Amino acid sequence: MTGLDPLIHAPTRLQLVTTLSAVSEAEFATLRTALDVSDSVLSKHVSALVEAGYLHSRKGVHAGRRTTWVGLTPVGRKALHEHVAAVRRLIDAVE
Amino acid sequence: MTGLDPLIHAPTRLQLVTTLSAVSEAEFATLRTALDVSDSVLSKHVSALVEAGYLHSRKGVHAGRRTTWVGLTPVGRKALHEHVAAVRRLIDAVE
DNA sequence: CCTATGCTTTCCACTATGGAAAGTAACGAT
DNA sequence: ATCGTTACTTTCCATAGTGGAAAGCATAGG
Repeated sequence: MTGLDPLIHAPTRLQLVTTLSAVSEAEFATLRTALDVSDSVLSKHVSALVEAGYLHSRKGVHAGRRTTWVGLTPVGRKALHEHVAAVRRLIDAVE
Repeated sequence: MTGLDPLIHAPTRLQLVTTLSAVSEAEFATLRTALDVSDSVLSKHVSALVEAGYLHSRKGVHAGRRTTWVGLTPVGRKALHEHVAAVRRLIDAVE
């Protein structure tokens, strides 16, 4: 009814997807540091959003280290935009 | 770290306080309808926010009916503004 | 192969959120 | 005065979400 997306609304999720919205991809470790969460927590959020079709993840090697890159899918971007629009509808009324 | 206020961030809470931000007070029954929640749920959210000092509630009679009016306190308004600022910091980065 | 690393999964605990239903209190009627 | 109704409030319960620790797994590099 509010148009808020429950997959995105929780604080850590919102931070995750808004962080990703600025870039095409980010490294798992970078995100973990940026969000200040444990490996397991980030992994679970990423999995959930990958399963929802909002994120894609890609594994590869970078500078001799195994790395996972994560990024928004077009579906994820659309969902984020819609969520942001819904949030604005609520908070723009403030003041 | 994000500055989001956990007392305000949940969807129903956000709807409640943003609704109240536009007015000085609103009736309990009006809010219940606007938020589309049960009596018990609204009552519990209001209690929690009153206890936090974010809302005040006042009981009286209006048109022959007992009515509870609810409104933001100055503390609640401040918290809302800070929360909204934090939300904007996150979502304004989108696009 | 073996080890170390970079996630992933399992386990657990705790909190939040919601509705139904029982409880309470006070207005208005009689 | 008391009684019924109404307007919340509280209790009870079920479910889901969120988080970390620790064990698990897979692979690049040695």
